[in-house]
Amino acid sequence: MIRPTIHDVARTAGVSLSTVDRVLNGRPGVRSSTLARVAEAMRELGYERDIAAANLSKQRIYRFSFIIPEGPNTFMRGLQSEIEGFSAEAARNRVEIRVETVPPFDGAALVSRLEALNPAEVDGVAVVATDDARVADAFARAVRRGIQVITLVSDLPASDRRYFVGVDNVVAGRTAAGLLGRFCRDRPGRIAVVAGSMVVRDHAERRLGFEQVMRGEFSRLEVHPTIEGRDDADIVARELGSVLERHPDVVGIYSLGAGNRGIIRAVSAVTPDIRPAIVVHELTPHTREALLSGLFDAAINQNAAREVRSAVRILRALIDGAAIDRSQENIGVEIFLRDNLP
Amino acid sequence: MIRPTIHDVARTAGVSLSTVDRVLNGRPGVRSSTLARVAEAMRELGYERDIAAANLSKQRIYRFSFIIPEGPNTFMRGLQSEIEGFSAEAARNRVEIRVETVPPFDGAALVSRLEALNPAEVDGVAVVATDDARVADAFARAVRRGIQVITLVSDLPASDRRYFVGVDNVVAGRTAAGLLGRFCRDRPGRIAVVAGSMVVRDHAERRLGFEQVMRGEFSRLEVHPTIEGRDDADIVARELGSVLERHPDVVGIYSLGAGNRGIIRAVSAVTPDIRPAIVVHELTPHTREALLSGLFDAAINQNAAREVRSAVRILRALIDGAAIDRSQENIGVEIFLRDNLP
DNA sequence: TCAACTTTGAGCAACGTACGTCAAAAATAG
DNA sequence: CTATTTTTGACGTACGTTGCTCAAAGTTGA
Repeated sequence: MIRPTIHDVARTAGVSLSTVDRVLNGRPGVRSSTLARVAEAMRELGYERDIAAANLSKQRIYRFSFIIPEGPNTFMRGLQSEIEGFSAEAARNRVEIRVETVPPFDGAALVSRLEALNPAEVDGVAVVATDDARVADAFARAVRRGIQVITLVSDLPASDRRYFVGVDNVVAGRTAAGLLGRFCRDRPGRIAVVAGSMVVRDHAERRLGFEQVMRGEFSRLEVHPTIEGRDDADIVARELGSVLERHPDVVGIYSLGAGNRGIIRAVSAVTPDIRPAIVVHELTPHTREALLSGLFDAAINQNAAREVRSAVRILRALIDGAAIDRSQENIGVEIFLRDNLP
Repeated sequence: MIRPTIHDVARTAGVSLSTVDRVLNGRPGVRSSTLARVAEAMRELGYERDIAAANLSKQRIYRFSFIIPEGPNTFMRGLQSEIEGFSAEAARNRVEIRVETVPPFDGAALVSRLEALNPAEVDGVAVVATDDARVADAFARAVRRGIQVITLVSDLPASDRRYFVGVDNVVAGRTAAGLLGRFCRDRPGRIAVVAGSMVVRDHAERRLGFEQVMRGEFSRLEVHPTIEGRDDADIVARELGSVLERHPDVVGIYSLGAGNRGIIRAVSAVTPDIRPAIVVHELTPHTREALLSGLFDAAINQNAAREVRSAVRILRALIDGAAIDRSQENIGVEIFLRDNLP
């Protein structure tokens, strides 16, 4: 039951500690027959490196950097504060975390920030990716310099990033449709969709998933052409307001981007009894309040705190060459009603 | 930025390592003025014990036991396999996990199992509690013997248990009502509630929450008297079938216990078009399949894997006297549609 | 002031690993 | 069979902490 150590491995392999160490750390000067004997002993004993002891000995510090968009986006600011909050806890475990912000939707800015990463100062980086081929190139160069790169929240699948921590936005869109479709099952009518901008990959994916399910399962509901609110409350309020006015048969609203304050304003004008069902994204102070007041029906959320912890665990695992428990790291699409708010 | 060690503390306090160690581990033989100096130095430097190093040195192994009900309950068996799966990972971190099963709903059996816990063999225990004053007494005695006790899944608030890991079942019931109420908003009618047995605390709490919200928010829906299915698929199928036959106005079903296979059988008989909306508890292979086939609309779930990890983290923190990050440990009420199944 | 006592310091081994150096042993080439 | 190279072992130091011993200070009471 007690864990075997390198001493045990050395004894059963009939070699010295040094040799085991050479094998373990891939240092040269071991005959292949000896190597096989040591490997066999490890397998036999089920030896596993004690990472705590190894780190203590190596005085290893994991230095990670999070690169996220700057600007007023509530979700990103929440993410940032989660990262900053976690860094204190992380410091206790030899993990040093930096947060850097870059202009949003600006591939070039992200690229130059990535280029500036010095492998002597940073072991790994978690990036909220901008969908841009130059960014993928910069990932490749960072990886070549020996920096582990993972994407966070927003993925860039066609790149050398080693992992993606975040939700599947197609799934998120499908989930929103599953909810809204059921909320409006006996009230055929029109569904308004409010997005930020379709050039943002996340939003496009959410709409895709939403329309898949709406068309497939709830074809009695008609999806109105997407309103592009540019994540700006004023624009959202104006555009949505005008749609609501022109189409009294709007029975549901799906807000898949930011600018939820605009939704609140536009919908507050509607008589409560005939108010459409509303599903939005991200749990923020505003959406939380709207859920509590009954204005919104549900919020689709991704748990930023969990994403941050997961990103750090994964970066560590990548550096240690350890296995990743995908089921643990899976960030689910969360649904919140007023009743199960955390 | 780099963490201070006892060496640093000793130097700034102007004492030796031994003295710092004596202070740190509460050993006698330190003048109170010296103690104050050392404490001051620690505060000044922000010293925090390196738990990994301390454990390495102490050769400390955390020995935890999980006591859960035996029997066919799908959730409990899933919980057990999560615990067993996690114990391999835990072993790598000096945590040894045992699972013990006891007859369900049997306070006396649980008590005798608790009495058998030897503080020389077990540091902490996580118990799926049975609501029984004798169990609370047994908790108190275990605590007095120096064993940390927390409750898991099912709480016993009026006891000395140090923490509860699990969901708030009143919240779970409210959430189910929030969903079902919205699913049936435009289809006034009757809601059938299927429970296991009302003597189980969890079920009673869920029904309480469900009725709170139904009455408060969805008063146009009539909640039919609870069907007690004793978590038995046959009984559930028969009882629910008879209710559906006698009351064609059943527009929604809330299943708050086990026996979901009985629900499936009873509802499969109903014409798909007029099938009621169905919300159930716990994501199991059966409920998952029913969600995918469209028979069930939503499942309320508690994440067993997360509960197990949380329980272990909390037991460790209690033993180390470390702080508990309640926001991290909060196990939320999860909602799954077919669209966001993990 | 001296004995008795308390407090403090210095040192060591240990935990499991990492990573050096140096010398001895073994294998290989010529 | 030597000379050379490769492989191996022995050992030391380090990481931050624990927990022990022993001796040297310091403090107190009579």
